[in-house]
Amino acid sequence: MPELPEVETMRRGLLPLVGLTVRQVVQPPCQRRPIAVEPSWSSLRRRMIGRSITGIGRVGKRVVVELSGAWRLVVEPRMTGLVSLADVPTPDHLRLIMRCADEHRQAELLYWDRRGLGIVRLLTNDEFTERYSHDRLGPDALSITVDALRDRLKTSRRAIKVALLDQRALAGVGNLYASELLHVAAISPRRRCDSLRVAEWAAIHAALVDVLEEAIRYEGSTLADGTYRNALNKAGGYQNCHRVYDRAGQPCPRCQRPVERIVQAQRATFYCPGCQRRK
DNA sequence: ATTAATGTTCAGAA
DNA sequence: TTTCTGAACATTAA
Repeated sequence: MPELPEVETMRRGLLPLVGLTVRQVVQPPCQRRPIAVEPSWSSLRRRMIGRSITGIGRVGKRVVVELSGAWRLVVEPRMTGLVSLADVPTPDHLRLIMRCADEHRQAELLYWDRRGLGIVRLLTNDEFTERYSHDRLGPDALSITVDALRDRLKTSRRAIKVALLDQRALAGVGNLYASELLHVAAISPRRRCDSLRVAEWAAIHAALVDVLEEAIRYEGSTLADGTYRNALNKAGGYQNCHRVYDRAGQPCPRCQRPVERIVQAQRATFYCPGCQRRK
């Protein structure tokens, strides 16, 4: 599930690791198929052990552990992955443990992933810059300007909801927050990007920032399957604020008309046909 | 038994 | 060139 607000919450939860040194990288005893680790488990151990953690970053929906010596460990949780310092939802599906310590304290980064679709990659700073350059991954959704957003999408013939999910246009928005922010902006998810006016782009941009920042304050959304947790294994709170996501048939909080579920690009979209008008 | 689920990435076709 | 579809990855709950 993790989209930008959930991954940003994970990032903040890992900040206590900064300053510690990597002591051990362990593949837990786990009957499942191991997750993808690039370039390899042995390479991770060889390159990381003994290095100190200099910072914790985020790029779109990925957590970045910055290491001394110009290395970065990128954790990409995809559908059901999460990182934690404290505990994980279930003992099985624990996929990686990184033990860290200094002379005063210790902590361990746990990577847990129910479906196991996530990827962990160790990259040099140069490889990182190349892989996440702006033509492969757009500007971060929290920092993109309204002009850059409009410039990147205004000639596209795609529906706005579909375009917002394109990580090469902007990084961080996923299926849940795309529906939510378009409801706040009062724009139909079916509108073609090339039909949107300047004022509408401004509304989308404002809603983008507002919704993501509000969701971060609530530490993200934990859906019915309970998979997502923050770094202390606590559920997020933003699911109680959802206006349309997974609320088909329930009244729109703005105009009381029932929320509708449609399918765009093979994924569910939720919107209010009453206050998100015009195709 | 079938279906859908928050994501990414590729191949192939329109 | 752009856009769309389907598939694959693996698990689980409805």
